Amino acid sequence: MKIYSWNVNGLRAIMKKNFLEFVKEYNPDILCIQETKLQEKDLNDNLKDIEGYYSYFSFAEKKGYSGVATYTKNQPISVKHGIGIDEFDSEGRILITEFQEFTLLNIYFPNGQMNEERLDYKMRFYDAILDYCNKEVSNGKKLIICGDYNTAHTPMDIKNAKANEKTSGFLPMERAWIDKFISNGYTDSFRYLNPEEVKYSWWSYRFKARERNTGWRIDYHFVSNNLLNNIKNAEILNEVMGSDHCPITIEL
DNA sequence: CGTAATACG
Repeated sequence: MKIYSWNVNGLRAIMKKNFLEFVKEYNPDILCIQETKLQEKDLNDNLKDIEGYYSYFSFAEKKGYSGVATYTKNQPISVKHGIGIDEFDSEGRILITEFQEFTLLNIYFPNGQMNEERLDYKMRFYDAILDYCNKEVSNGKKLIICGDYNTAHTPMDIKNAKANEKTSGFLPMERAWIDKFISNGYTDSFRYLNPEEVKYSWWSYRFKARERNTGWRIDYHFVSNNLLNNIKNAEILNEVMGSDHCPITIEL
């Protein structure tokens, strides 16, 4: 079972590029998409009905903004569009699909670069997700929490660590939350399987960042530790183009 | 620089 996660930076844009070819070639069992940048009124059969998949969407109230989608071959037992807290659910960042073997949280965590308020929102969003996950785990659930976390964890996960110490996405406070997440019993699957590998999942569109590989690893499949023994593989697909992020995978 | 709307990442 392979679960993919990809911030596509506009689902309509990537549909005009290589999205359907990507799905066909890589054949994910589940595909979690972030930054769909669409609202319910923008949905059409082309976006909803990829052959062989059920699809689910969360939408932001703001047009052309945020939004996540989950495409899955197997029908989920349940689907939730948030964590039950309006300020965190209204931006269409969360989609929770429950399956027999695990519950999958597809999340587009907030970007904190705009201003202090958004950074504060991001940090509170982080804590709300941790609370939600801890409750689920205490109820016996096994979790996969994937998506765009908008934070590189350690200096290994970013090309220019020193230059970005005061940039949201690599702030001590943001990195400390990932430490806290880990100490609460969750594991970064890619780093668990590849402790030494330097690989990134996002590059700015500016300054030829991708060709120079001035990247950040900000997309993750975390799992609750009660799933750790089930992880077979985790990869970052740097070769896939089409967005400022590349897809990442976990195999169970 | 890129997406989708004229803001946001």
